[in-house]
Order: sequence, then structure tokens, then C-alpha cells
Amino acid sequence: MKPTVHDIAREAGVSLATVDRVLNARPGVRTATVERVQAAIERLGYVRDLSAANLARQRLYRFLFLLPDSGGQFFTDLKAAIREVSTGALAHRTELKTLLVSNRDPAALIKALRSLDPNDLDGVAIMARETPLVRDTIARLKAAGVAVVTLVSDQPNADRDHFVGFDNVAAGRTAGQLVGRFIGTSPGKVGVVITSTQSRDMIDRRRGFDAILQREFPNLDALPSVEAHDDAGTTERVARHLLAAHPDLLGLYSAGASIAGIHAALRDHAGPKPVVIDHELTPNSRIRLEDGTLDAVISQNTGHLARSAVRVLRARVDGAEIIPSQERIRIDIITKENLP
Amino acid sequence: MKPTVHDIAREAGVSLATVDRVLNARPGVRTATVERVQAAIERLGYVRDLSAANLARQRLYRFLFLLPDSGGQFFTDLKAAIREVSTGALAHRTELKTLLVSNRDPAALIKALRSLDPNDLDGVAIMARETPLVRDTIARLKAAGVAVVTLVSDQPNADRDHFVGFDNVAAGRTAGQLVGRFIGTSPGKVGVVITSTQSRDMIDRRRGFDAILQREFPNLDALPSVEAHDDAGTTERVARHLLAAHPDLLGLYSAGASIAGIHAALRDHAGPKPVVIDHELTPNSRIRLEDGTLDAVISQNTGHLARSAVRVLRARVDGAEIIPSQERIRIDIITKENLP
DNA sequence: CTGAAAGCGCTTACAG
DNA sequence: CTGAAAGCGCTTACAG
Repeated sequence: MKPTVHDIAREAGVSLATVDRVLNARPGVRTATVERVQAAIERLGYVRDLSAANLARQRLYRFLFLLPDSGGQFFTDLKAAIREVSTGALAHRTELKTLLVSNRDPAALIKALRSLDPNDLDGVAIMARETPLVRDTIARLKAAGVAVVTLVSDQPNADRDHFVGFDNVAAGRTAGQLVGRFIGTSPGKVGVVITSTQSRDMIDRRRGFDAILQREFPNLDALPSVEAHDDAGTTERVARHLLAAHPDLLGLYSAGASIAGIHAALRDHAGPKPVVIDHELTPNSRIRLEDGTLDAVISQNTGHLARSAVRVLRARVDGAEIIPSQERIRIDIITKENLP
Repeated sequence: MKPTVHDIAREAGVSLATVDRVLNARPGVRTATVERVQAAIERLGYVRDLSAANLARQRLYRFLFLLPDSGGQFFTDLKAAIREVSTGALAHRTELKTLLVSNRDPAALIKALRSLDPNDLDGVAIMARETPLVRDTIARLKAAGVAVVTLVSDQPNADRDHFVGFDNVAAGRTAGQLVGRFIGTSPGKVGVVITSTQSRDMIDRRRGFDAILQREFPNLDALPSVEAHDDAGTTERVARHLLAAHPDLLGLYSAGASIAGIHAALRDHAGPKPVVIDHELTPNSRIRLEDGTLDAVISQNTGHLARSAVRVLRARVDGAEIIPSQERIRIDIITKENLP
């Protein structure tokens, strides 16, 4: 039988309360007693039952996800994943709320950030553009003892506890490599469409993409990034322009654009179809993989993102360690054949 | 506050014991009472606290992993993943054992299978070749109330509860597609190395591989499978033979071979390096991705395999439902750039 | 600085 | 067919 607090108490000749104090590193125990209890723990190979502890503690973890109120399917999926987590085993004694904030309206973001009250919050997962205001809010929350993780797009200069998302530079490299290998040795141009030059994730992806193209695919020439603000109409317009301006456009890296827009632009394109790589698997991009518009999608699993954010926040609140390998978000390469 | 059994009892005007009986669908409760309790559950929106239930129940899940005693690194990783699960939150009240069986020695397998006693086992995850003996053992265990899942390589004709592993046909298609796209339009041959023609996973992978090559890459000609029995020396020999016999060998699909053997054969190969796709990410294949020997690895995450097996076995023992989307093992495409 | 007792949400004999 | 009481492994006031 696994030893319990009772066994430790007996072995150390103390009461349950004292065992508990030592177990939770609470003050007010004589050093000699602490040592006696710790020796007993060692001797008996005790490992505490965390869920019994949480039960007794009546601990409630109150976490908030702050996400952009984008119409994009990725966010729909992410919200669904958060909902799924909140019904699963991981969500034991965990209350998950989601706050959506327009990413067009700075006033809304200010209002939302101000509304975050450390008193009814144990942790926050935040996905927002990198601005001083966000950085200050993170600092304020942290100072008040709230755990904070950044999600998908990091805020490296802010005082967040952890970044939950894949390495966007490596994701950009992965995209570059696939574009290069799928194109082969023909010389030509590659277009890059992003949401905004202000987004950290876009900057990072572009950086990785360029590094690979320069190093491994000298036959390809990457064009300057064009912004499309995650809007289908804008995406279609800029994509059409790229196709028209560069008859030798062999590839298109959509680092953060609407696949619907790309598809619309390509539909009546006369020349040979460029290799197209997109980000984030959604119902829509799934269709475009299947019909051949998209050659591959570089994706991060929304379920992993949501679960990892909750696990990390919880560990932070508990003062526990995380298992880094488990929290590393993978860069998924998805093609028509390994569609999940 | 979330309602508890006490609330249900009060609301329905019954005792805790009766609530418990209804909750766990135990017999010996009048239909009228059952209905009263169920109405209360509905009305209050009760959801039971599974970990409190397990605590009270003192439930211990005793699971066994039966794996081939192969020296392969994939198994080392898988064993490590199982060990990791047994220390994590998932392993709450779960005892995980691993039994390694030589896959060269049929007598050892017989002995191992006979040794499985339903009395000290709640669930088994089994990875073995598809033989009548294995099928019978699964039937015997199932009949005795033990939950059984197959792992990595399925036994579709056996009475297992679930298969934990990716779809090997789709994995083969994925490999075929990458070989085809990486090679491009040049005409040539592609070699295929497998462990054994008797392994279900190998058969499935080959099937998927051929389907894609025939459909999408008419420039490529897939050679008959050669067996290498997961042995480095044998792999090197057959790979050398393929290279020597086919000067136009543009690709090599190692559906189940030693990457060390492939690497050895390629090292002093004079001609242009064929595109090489392998299975399962290991410390060794990682090195070969980095040095360019391997172009991509098709992998299933050992952590997911181990966790999924435990979750599914547990659900089976509890008579609970699984979330299929969560238990689907992904086909990971890993290249030098998205190496985790 | 330390301990006895009650309680977290559930289940399990045992009694009736 | 139903219920009162004890207990799972831990924590929490409260008292001393």
C-alpha cells in the first residue's frame, strides 16, 4: 500500500497537521521537527495525492483567456478547445472564462485590460499584439500574484511566466523549407502575406522563412511582406496583385492571411498554380488541402494550446514545476494525406 | 457552488446511499425513486467529481503494457513515455507495468501471454504480431473482463476494445506523397524496406504508399518490399543491394528499418543521394535529419500513445465514453526544421 | 510551535 | 428497497 499522511505522522511521531505543514512548506514548525517529518517521508517513499489535496483544499482555479475577437476559424477552434478543456479531467476545480476583444479597436482592449481584477483571477492566458499597455497590464497582474502566460503570439519583453505556442521562427523555417522543396530547382519568386507588420508572430515567421530561403534555396527570391489584416477581401486583392506583378511567382507563403482570399485569387489564375503554404488548420483550410489549393498547412493544435495553458497556469499557481517537454507546442505539418 | 451528492439527496428526499446507487446505476432501487433522483440531478445540473469518487472507491487501475523486447530506440522512448505517464496526473490510482517479450522467440511470447492473469489485471495494452495465439489471448482476457487495446500495430480481427496508434495506411500515403513531392518529376525507382511481411503495420503502410505513388507519381516505380527485421546489419545489406541494383533509385522508404543501417549504406554511396523517409522519431533519426541523410520522419508521439492507451483503458474499465478526437493519434511529419 | 477534530465529495459495508 | 455512519487522503480553522 502506498503510504499516506497518517503513516508519515505515525512514523515521525507528530500529528497530521504538522505533516501537512511540512508537506506544504508552511512556516511555524521547528527545524528539528521538519527534519523528522522529512526523514519519515523519505523513508516511506511518500508521494502526496494531489487530487485528495485539492479536494480537501476546495481549491478553485479561476483562469481567463483573453483572445482577439477575430472572425477567423482558428479562434473558433481555439474557443472550442478551451470549452472542451473546461469539461475534461484537466478542468477539475478549474473555472475557465474567455474574454474576446476586438483587435481593431484599441479602446476596447484598454477597457478589457483595465477590467482584469486580480481579486477574482488566479491566472490569465493572453493573446494580444505587443504594446506597452499589454506589457504594463501583465506587470500589474503579476505583481498582484496572478499567473500570466502569453498564447500563440509572445510578449518577450513582458514579465509573463511562460509562452504557450510554437516557436514562430522555426515555423517560418518549416514553411520556407516546404516551399523550397516542393518547388524544386526552378528559379522564381515567392510572395509572403502577413496580417500585420506589428505582430510578433508574423515578424518571427518571416525571419525564419527568409533564413531558410537564403541558405538553402538560392533559386528563390522572397518578395517583401504584404499586409492583409486577416481579411478575405484584402487578401484576395493583394494575392491577385502578386500574381499579376510576378509571372514567375512559384510560391506563396500565407503567414497569416485568409485562405478564402487566397483561394479566390487563385481560382481564375491563368498561369501554373504556385506552391501555397498556410498557417493553422481550420475547416476551411482542410477543404483547400483536399482540393489542392493548399500544399501544406503549418499548424499548432488548439487542443494542446488550451491544455498546455491550463496546465502551466495551474502549476504556476501551485508553485509546481512544469514538464518542459510536455509543454512544448509542436509545429505540425499537415498535408492532404495526414489530415487528422 | 457546484451541487454535490448532498444537494441531490436533499432535493430528491433520499439518502446519500440511494443517490450513489442511482449515480452508478446499481440495482436495488425502485423505479420511482430512480426517477426522482434523476430529476434532481437534471434540475441541479449535477456533474460528479470523478476524483473524489475514485478516492472514496480506493480504486486501483492495474494496467500492463506488453511490448516487443526490441533494441529499437522507438521502444526505449515508448517505455520512457510509459514511465512518465505513471508519475503524472493521469496515473492517479493507476499502476502501470511493462512486460517485454522477445519478438524472435515464439515460445517466450506464448509463455508471456499465458502468464497474463485476469485476476490481477484491469487492462492490457498489447503490441505484438498478428497471430492466432495473440487473438485467442485477447479473447480470453476480454471474456474475463479485462480491457484490451492494441498498440501501434492493430489486430483488427481480434476482439480488442480499441486500437491506439495512427492509421498506418494513411501514414504510408503520407510517406509516398513526401517521397513523390521531394523527388519532383524525374523518372526513377523507389525502394521500400520493411521489418517483416507478417506485420500488419508494414502491410498497411506499404498499401498506402503504393496507392499514392500509382495515383500521383507515375514517374516513380516502387520496387517490391525487402525485409530487414529491424536489424542494422541486415538493413545495411539490403539497402546496399538496392542502391547497386538500381542506379536510378531516387527514393527510399524505410517503413520499418534501422536508420543506422540505411545511413551506413548511404555513407559511401557514389551516386546522388536518394530521398529517404523513415518512421518514428528517435535520438538516432534526429541526428540523421540534421545531417541530411533523412529528408523526413513519419512519427507517432510516444507520449500520446502511452497517455491515450491509459485513458482508453481507464474509460473502458469505468464504462465511460472516450472522446474520439482526443484519442486519434496524429501522423507527425518531422523534418530538420520542425524537429521538436 | 503543535494537535484534535471536522470536512472536501464521494462510496461502502452494514443494518433494517 | 433504503439509510446512517465511517472512511478514502488530504487540509483547515481553532485551541492550546
